[in-house]
Amino acid sequence: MKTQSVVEDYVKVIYSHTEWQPEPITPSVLAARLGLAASSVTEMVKKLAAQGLATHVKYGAVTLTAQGTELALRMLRRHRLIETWLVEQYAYRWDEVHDEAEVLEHALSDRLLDAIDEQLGFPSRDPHGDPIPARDGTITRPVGVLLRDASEGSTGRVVRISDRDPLLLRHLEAEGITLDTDLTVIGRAPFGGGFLVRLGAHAGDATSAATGATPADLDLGDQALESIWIAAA
Amino acid sequence: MKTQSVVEDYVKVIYSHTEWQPEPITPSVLAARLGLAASSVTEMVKKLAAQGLATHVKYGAVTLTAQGTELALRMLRRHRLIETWLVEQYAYRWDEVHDEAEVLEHALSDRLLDAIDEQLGFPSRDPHGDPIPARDGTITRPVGVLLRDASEGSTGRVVRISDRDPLLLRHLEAEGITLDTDLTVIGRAPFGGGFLVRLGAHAGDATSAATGATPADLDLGDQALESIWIAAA
DNA sequence: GCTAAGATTTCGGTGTGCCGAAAACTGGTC
DNA sequence: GACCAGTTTTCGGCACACCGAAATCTTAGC
Ligand SMILES: [Mn+2]
Ligand SMILES: [Mn+2]
Ligand SMILES: [Mn+2]
Ligand SMILES: [Mn+2]
Repeated sequence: MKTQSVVEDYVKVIYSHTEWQPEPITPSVLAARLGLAASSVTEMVKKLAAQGLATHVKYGAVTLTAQGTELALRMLRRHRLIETWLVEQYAYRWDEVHDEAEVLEHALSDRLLDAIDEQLGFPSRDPHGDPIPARDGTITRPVGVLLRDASEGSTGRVVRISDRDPLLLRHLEAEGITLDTDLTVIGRAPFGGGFLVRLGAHAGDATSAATGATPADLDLGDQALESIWIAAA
Repeated sequence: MKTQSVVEDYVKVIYSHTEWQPEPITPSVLAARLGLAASSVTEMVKKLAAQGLATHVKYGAVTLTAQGTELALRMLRRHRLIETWLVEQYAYRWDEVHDEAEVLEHALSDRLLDAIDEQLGFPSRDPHGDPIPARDGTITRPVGVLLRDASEGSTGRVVRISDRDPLLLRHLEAEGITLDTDLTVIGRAPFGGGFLVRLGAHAGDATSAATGATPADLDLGDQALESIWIAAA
């Protein structure tokens, strides 16, 4: 029986939930991510379990089986390759690729996908820094910490930005933050002030927000802090 | 209400039936082309009519309204642009593109389609010689006659080959017949013999099958005669 | 332990597109 | 004008994926 695109989406969301954080997904979160009613999700999860793609603790979390993980990685590979391809070949901006990829990932044949992979030179990450699983299902997560958790004064390079919100992506690009941007964490301004970062690597001359902040420093909002991952430059 | 891909397929088949031949399609033929039961088609045609895409003479033919024709041309543009793109960009052979296009035509966004159109230099025909409707719905049918109806001794250039049967396409390519191939109609060999053509333009030295056939002449089967269109070279 | 808020599941129901069988219709033949 | 073969339509039913409302379960707070 052919895997329908609905199943592909469920499995992809279930997998993605644990990609940057360890807690398995619950039915209500799954429903929210898919834009469906909780009752619909319960039913579908039952079918996933019946197909051997997921296991489900009743009244609890949903996890993927090895088979489900395999399918999820295939879909992630498709999604991310397509996003990369749209940017490289068709001048899409990084905030414009997600929706198109969301549709195309279910439609391209393996053959076409392989041809695209080759055309792109077998890329290892997508426009948002997410790793592209290899054809054999291998995936290498970039090391990095969430900007929110970065220590004050540290310097790092942006290795991943969540592509969930296109508006945030456009904003960050306008501010000069994209993949591989070096930045220095100034820290949180006192008395409930914003979280400041400085573009470029300034290891050594970085100072705390209390003393060394300059007007040129960027004040990032909470959403950005939860969306940007950095690694030692 | 978004047009579903099922509707798009119905409308495309209805239109295509009158593209090279004037009789409107009947429910049974429509069912055969779509691989569905006649009863399913009756129901769906009713819905097409309700949506203003088709008109249906009860117990009779199905025809498209202006609106239905517009949708059909949009879909044909998609299908044929995609076929062309697969051949030009991804080294598909002309007998391999149809199935992939059949899926992708429902999935690509208008934006991506336009980008592809531009990348290809706004092609006017697909790998099988079918005209690609312009964005405004304009379509220019190539002039040409079915090879079956070509007069003996005439010379012509292949302007269109039906892409319905991949095996025929491969066969013809192996025999040296593709788009723009010049050929001379020798004619039907006597006593129920095959239909002979000679590669290249040999206006003047063409002779009837009875007298001038040579071993090198190609003997085309009935299916080919019904699938190849030629025009004066 | 009890309770209640919140999450999850169950249940009845919907829309879409499909099917086979049976009924209704058509067009040609005599 | 009656008949018949083939076509088309009607009809009851199914699979899929979804929904809201009601019932059930979990768990955190007391
Ligand atoms: Mn994405
Ligand atoms: Mn991405
Ligand atoms: Mn085709
Ligand atoms: Mn074609």
